[in-house]
Amino acid sequence: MKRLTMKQIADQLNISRTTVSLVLKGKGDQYRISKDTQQRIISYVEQAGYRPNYFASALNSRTSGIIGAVFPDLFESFMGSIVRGIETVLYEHDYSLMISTSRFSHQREQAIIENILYRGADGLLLVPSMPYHHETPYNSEYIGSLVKQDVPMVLIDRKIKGVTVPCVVQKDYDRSYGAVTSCIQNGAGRICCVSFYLQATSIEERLRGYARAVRDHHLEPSYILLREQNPSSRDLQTKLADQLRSKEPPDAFFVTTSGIADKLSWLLRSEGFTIPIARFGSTAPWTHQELMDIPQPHTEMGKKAAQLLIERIEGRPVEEITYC
Amino acid sequence: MKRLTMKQIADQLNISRTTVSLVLKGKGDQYRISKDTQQRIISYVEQAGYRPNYFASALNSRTSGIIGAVFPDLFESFMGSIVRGIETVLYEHDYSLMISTSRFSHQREQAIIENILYRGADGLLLVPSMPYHHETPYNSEYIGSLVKQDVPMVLIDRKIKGVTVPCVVQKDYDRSYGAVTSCIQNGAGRICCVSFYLQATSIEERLRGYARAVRDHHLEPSYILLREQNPSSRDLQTKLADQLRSKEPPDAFFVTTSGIADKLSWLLRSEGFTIPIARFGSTAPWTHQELMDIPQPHTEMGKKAAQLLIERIEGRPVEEITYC
DNA sequence: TTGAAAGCGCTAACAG
DNA sequence: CTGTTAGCGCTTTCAA
Repeated sequence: MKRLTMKQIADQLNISRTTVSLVLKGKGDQYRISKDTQQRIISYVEQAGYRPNYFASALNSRTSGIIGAVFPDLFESFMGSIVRGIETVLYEHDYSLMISTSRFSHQREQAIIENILYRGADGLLLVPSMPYHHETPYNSEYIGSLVKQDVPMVLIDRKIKGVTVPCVVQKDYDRSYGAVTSCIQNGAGRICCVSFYLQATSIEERLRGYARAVRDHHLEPSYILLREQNPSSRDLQTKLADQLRSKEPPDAFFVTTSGIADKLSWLLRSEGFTIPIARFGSTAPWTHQELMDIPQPHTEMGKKAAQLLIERIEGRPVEEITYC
Repeated sequence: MKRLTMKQIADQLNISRTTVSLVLKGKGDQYRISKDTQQRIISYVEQAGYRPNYFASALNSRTSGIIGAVFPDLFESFMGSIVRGIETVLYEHDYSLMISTSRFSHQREQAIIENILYRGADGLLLVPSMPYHHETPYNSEYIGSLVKQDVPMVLIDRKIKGVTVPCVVQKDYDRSYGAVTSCIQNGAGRICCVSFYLQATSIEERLRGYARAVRDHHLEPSYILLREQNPSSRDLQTKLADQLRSKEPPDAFFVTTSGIADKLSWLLRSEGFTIPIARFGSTAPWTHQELMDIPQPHTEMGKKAAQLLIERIEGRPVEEITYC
């Protein structure tokens, strides 16, 4: 895959490299280069499929036009929605996106960020990979060092405690509070909260919203907290059975993530229960009517994060927390 | 985000840049540089968080260590599975991945590939964005020109007619034939095939497998062919109603993509029908038992494609078609 | 062991 | 209009 260089073009056309460079940079008219020469260059370049050497330009300009993005994984389709938003904005601003996944590993997350920065990314978008509550907490030291190095960065969906970084999150607390309250107003008196017990601020805020709404209405909170990534595990099943068998079984569920809600809905149905579920996520066409959805503006979040990052790269000040 | 250069390190440590370069390249021992000096360099670099300038290296070596990948979209989770496979292999070989989405636009696909190549990618992985049958066919000219320019490239999931490019696909024909045959052996006599009518070879092969299996058993084929991306559209619903109301309603369905199958399953259930469905895709935990799944080795495909691409980049010959 | 020097492909003055 | 020159940060001989 040998590539054509500017020198070769110049030699081929018997003109100077400067001329070629000028024309290709669109400064031909400015330097009063003959229309004819310009045209010769343009057409030669097109016909030969010349691509300027990006590394040489980047070496000169010290910017890459690349934004790195790190996700825990891309299997969950909401990550895809975030990517859509990010790409939409970056594309408009002539940035390219370099995506990697940390596969839920904190160590890999670091390695990947290092790689992205080594690759000269102008900025970084990060959905941090958070541990469960029974695991060691997220270590903010590395991210802190990046902040100190002045690496432009925006977090998505989750804050990292202990460091000051711009962050785009959902209105988790408010939406949870609202959803639970509306369950109560619809007559629910025993709302069970089902959630991954993950150290992500988004989850924590949802739990907080639930707890507060329940408390404000003088009800007892009850929880099913899961420690596993895979929602097909037995964990939910056994804990659910306990709840349903208890003296005061729930008459509504509040679920913090849509995957669990799908599984829960299926379990309830196959046990013959019809109990409404309020959950974060949106209904796939085939799910059941007892689901009440709390919409999640993932694409918006992606867009917003990309916008903020660009602002930050271009030196404008950026607020620390943006709610979507 | 000013970055430390090798020169600065050398000056700081009062030694030559060559020495620093040599040590950092791991050639310290080879050039018999004192352990002491080596250690000084290493620790300085670590403490200062030095990252070598990637563009300068790439400019020298004329390779980037970057592989580009283009997907129609990342919202479908099977794309995420492919990414997993790709990343697993690339990570082992110290390549980085640059992902973009074409958003189902042929034009954008080209623009994105150009950008990736401009960015110096060493190779390209592509899931081409295919049009529907009522649209203009995929234009293979651009891809053909890349092949002529000797750009290392591997296609995933779909072949492009008219160009010779290595391609990793599923055993679509065989699996379809097998699934339909097994429906017939289970007593089905009227199997309706439901599919996007997309100009993708994967889909076409599945349709071919269906047609052949039905024909081989002297049954009549029947189809519901959809022209839309979004499976929540009315199209399926009305066409399904026609089928169910016909004098010989289907007693089994064969569906080429899992999204449609989910929707179909839901429609059938809400109309009170219990008709088995064979489909490409895998069962989410909450779906119904009447689904018979044809497993799709997406992660395997991603791995295989990445392996082939690396072979190709390193100059080894690669077969045109690989089945997973 | 280390320094000097050339060069990767392109850009940006500057002097014709 | 066009050629010359001096880098961008790093790698790689070739000498010392």
